[in-house]
Amino acid sequence: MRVPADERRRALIQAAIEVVAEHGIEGATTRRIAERAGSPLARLHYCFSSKEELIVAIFESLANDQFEAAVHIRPGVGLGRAAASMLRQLAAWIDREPTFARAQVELVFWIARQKDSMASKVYQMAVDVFAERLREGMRDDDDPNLVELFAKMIAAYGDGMVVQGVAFGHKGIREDLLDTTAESFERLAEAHRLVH
Amino acid sequence: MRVPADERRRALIQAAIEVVAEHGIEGATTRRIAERAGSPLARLHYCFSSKEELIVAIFESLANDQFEAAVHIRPGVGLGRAAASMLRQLAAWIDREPTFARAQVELVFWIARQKDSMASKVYQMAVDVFAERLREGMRDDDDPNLVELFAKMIAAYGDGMVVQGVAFGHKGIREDLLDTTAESFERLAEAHRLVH
Amino acid sequence: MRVPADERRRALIQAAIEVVAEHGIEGATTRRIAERAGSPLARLHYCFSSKEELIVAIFESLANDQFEAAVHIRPGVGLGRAAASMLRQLAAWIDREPTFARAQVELVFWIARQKDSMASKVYQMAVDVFAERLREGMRDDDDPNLVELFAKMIAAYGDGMVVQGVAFGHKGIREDLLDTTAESFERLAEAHRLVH
Amino acid sequence: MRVPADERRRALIQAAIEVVAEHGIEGATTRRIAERAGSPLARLHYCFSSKEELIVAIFESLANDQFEAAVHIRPGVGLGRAAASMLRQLAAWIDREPTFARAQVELVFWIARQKDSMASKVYQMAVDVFAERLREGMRDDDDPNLVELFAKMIAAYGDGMVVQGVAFGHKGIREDLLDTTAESFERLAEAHRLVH
DNA sequence: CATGAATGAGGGTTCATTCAT
DNA sequence: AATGAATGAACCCTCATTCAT
Repeated sequence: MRVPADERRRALIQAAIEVVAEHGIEGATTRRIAERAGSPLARLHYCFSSKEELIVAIFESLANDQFEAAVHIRPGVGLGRAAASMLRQLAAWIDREPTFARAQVELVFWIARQKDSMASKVYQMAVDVFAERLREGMRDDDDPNLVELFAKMIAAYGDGMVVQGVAFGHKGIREDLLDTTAESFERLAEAHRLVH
Repeated sequence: MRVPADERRRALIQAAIEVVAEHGIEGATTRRIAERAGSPLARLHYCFSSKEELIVAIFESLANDQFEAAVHIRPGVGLGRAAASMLRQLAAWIDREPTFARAQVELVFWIARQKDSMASKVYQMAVDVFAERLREGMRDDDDPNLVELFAKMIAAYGDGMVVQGVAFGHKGIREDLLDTTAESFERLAEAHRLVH
Repeated sequence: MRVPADERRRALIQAAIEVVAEHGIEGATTRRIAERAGSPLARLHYCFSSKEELIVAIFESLANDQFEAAVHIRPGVGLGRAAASMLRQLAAWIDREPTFARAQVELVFWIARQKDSMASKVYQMAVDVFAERLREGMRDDDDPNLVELFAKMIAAYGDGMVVQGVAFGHKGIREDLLDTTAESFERLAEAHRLVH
Repeated sequence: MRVPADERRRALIQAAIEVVAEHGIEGATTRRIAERAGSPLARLHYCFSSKEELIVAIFESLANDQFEAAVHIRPGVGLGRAAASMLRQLAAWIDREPTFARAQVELVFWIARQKDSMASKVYQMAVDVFAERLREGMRDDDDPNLVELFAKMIAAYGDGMVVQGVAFGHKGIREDLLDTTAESFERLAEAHRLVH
């Protein structure tokens, strides 16, 4: 009978993610989370010793399940174009799942306050996913030193887009911004192209 | 006797920023803010009609006082170099005043949830400050259409840096990231240079 | 310069009456009263040592100015018809000035709690006005013992109408109720008619 | 364990009634009510979702428990005598439970300000109880159209008696008033008697 | 094991009142 | 004498959490 217990944890975690996304951390009350999960309030404290523990559990869940599926890169397309494409795909994902994207950014702030070390571990996970994908898109004459850099720039720009999206409602001039940055990625990769 | 009133507003705003940075939005209660400012709770509602108004005032303070003082552009230096320089100065400010910077980003989330329209107004304030400074740095053959774009990119990158800074504790590899982006700004402006 | 001070008291009293009528006693805050009177808040406590004193002053004002003008009786019309007519006029006044009528009833409760004796004095004033008018309408063969009774019945029915009006919004079946009661007044006077 | 919950609701309702009667609506704070009921403040909001709901519950309690128990009509006694008797019983109840009676009238004012529609629903509850009892007392030749009318008159007169009782301290001349009105009820029913 | 019932602590806000000028 | 500035106390309500079963 371990499985039901695990399922209940999972359901609560998923509910917590959704509630944080919709109402922010301050609006993520235990009642709302329990209600969303269709579980009695007391169960939340039966499965997790505190609200804090539940929110930390969100990150473990994110690491295992969520991030990998969103980005695909055509192998050998070149680092600049890979980065440009990835940025667009990230932007598309943010548009597709804005609540989820927002929740993630908010949780970075929250978790840094609770458990400083956890924040960097979690953030790095996302960067690693980006970097791995970028490597798949590299050509022979691309500079490998750019990969980590690009990954972090993409991550940072993603966060920036989320914040601006929150402010401006995800509509409007974002497209220009995207083109421009993508363009600069390609330019940059080109400039750093290795001579053989 | 107007001045003391203003000073008290300022003190409350400063306290609010600090409390948000330390405890997050969820922990930024009116009581804590008042206590930090060394003022009775009722004064907060005497100076600001609501907590929301206080939060909005934070943005005004940031835009009017902080950003304006933090960023200086040499006139006529050229749009690309102006943008590059501005990005660095913004990064320096984020390092110098991580408290302010973090608070600002968190508050964007909060304010968007309270009053959607307010968020864009408030975010635009910062963008406007950046744009104005950029215009001062323009040369004759710079493309004016790039100004708003650059301003928003700088803002977005700033937010991204803040989030990454929260995650990684403001130490480390950020310098490379900065160089790269600054470089891309210059490149971009060059490419869009007008023909006379 | 005594007059301005008196005028200010009067203005505050009038404002208080209006505010109580609109918002009830619980909604009659000092701020609202001062605002309605167009006076600074502090003046209220300069003219009246407390909110309680102001509300007590309302009754003195009512005694002097308000009640007498509302009811007129044709002399010699007979006690039953006079009472019937008076009831209708009272009802009309309640319709015309519902907020004022409500305020008066609410204040009876309030003042009874503050100063028990004052309540009966004030209520009796209204009864006396009714009784006096009724006497003007008497015929020779009317029973004088009925006068005080009718006056109190009218007062009580007036209060009852106010309460029911509050509940049902002053519309509807009240007319029937009125006819019926008026009819019963006439019947009663007839039955008690003196034999000469 | 349902019963204790119900008892606690009842205790809070009873406490609320007493506090309203003692301190008026303005003085009927949740704290005072909870304290009077000997319960922690939070329990009030656990049993009733809001203060408004508690106040509404007072009316239900009055209509269902108090009035029903207070008024008994001998079947077939005739509408006029039934109404007359009911008025006397209501008066007796007001004397017996002045606390309840005063609270009820004050609350009509309060509830009308919170939610206009609720006031009529709540007032009608009491009228319905009266009407039902009156119907039990009807004879074949009584006019059924009088029932609702009588019920409302009784309610209105009851309210009037309460207000006068508040003013005069429940002593004195009320008895005459009662006789007179009761008499008029009987007269009226007689006059409307149906012909078969 | 699981949960309905219960609550102390604290949330944002408004009040009548007083102070300093 | 007159009032803008200021505030302690209290408002209704909701929170995360812990009991009792």
